[in-house]
Amino acid sequence: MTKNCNFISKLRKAGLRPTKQRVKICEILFNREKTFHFTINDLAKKISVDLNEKISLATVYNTVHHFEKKGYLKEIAINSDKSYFDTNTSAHHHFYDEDTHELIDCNQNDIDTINIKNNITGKKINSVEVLIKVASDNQNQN
Amino acid sequence: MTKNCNFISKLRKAGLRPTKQRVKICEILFNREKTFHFTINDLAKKISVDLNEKISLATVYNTVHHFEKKGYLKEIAINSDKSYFDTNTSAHHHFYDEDTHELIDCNQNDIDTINIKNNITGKKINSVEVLIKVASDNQNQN
DNA sequence: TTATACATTATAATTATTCTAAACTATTGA
DNA sequence: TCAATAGTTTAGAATAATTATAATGTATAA
Repeated sequence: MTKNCNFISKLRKAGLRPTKQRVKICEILFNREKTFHFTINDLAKKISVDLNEKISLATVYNTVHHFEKKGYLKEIAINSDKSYFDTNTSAHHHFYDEDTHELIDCNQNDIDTINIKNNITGKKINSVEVLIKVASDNQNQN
Repeated sequence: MTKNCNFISKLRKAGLRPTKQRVKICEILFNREKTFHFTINDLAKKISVDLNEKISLATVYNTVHHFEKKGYLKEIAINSDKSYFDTNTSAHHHFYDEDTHELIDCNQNDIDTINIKNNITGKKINSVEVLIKVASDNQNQN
């Protein structure tokens, strides 16, 4: 269990004041072994369940966006319904389960490294992301 | 220039009544050589510029979604701000220019075929899409 | 410890999208 | 051909996710 002081220095390093709310959100997001995939709503719900105190939705949005800017979270594009975020900020790919609306990290060995042979001239590549949409083998004839 | 009667039969084949509005939208979407990447707003704007008559925004939404369901359009996930659609419905990948917010199709030879070595058990793969985010080589230190 | 810059909050505003219900139109079959 | 009907369009209302606002609160630096 990571101690709060670690989150405090993590926040300080990013130039973010270690407020009570930010530390709490850090605990929820980063105090875990496995990657956490979430929408803002998931996180807000988790906060109100796990914590006793309430954190304003605006703060949750602000904090998540701050963390994303600082590279502590990655946004994953799936569809335009909502924003998904990922605590795993390393370059990796995703499965998206269309039945359960769940995001799952690809393992290194699930997929070969993507090799871009031609890029747009004058541009540099910022990210390469693969999204593999899966669904149950039956029930998928809508 | 494809004649309207082709769009009428295209719509009929999909079980969609060839209404004036749908045929007009077909003309805008499919009467072109190059792939068209658009948001609903882009399309609505293009309709009001290219056509004299106005088509209700609700109809544009309905029609685009109908076309997507019938496989005439593909939705491309980029971010959660808005929905992007593509008239190129074949399996292919995209560059996304973060400066201009423009989507560009990958050519077959820009990228190797993606090989998924392990899938989630009990699920079938519905799609595999690569999104390559690019930006101008300078001006990209925000 | 006090001024200040930054954060949090509730709530309002905004934006993209979907819903609604009334008016309209393509199609079917008498 | 013509009504019945099933599907379509429409403007505007409703919804949902997100962002802005402005007042209050708090961490930090001097």
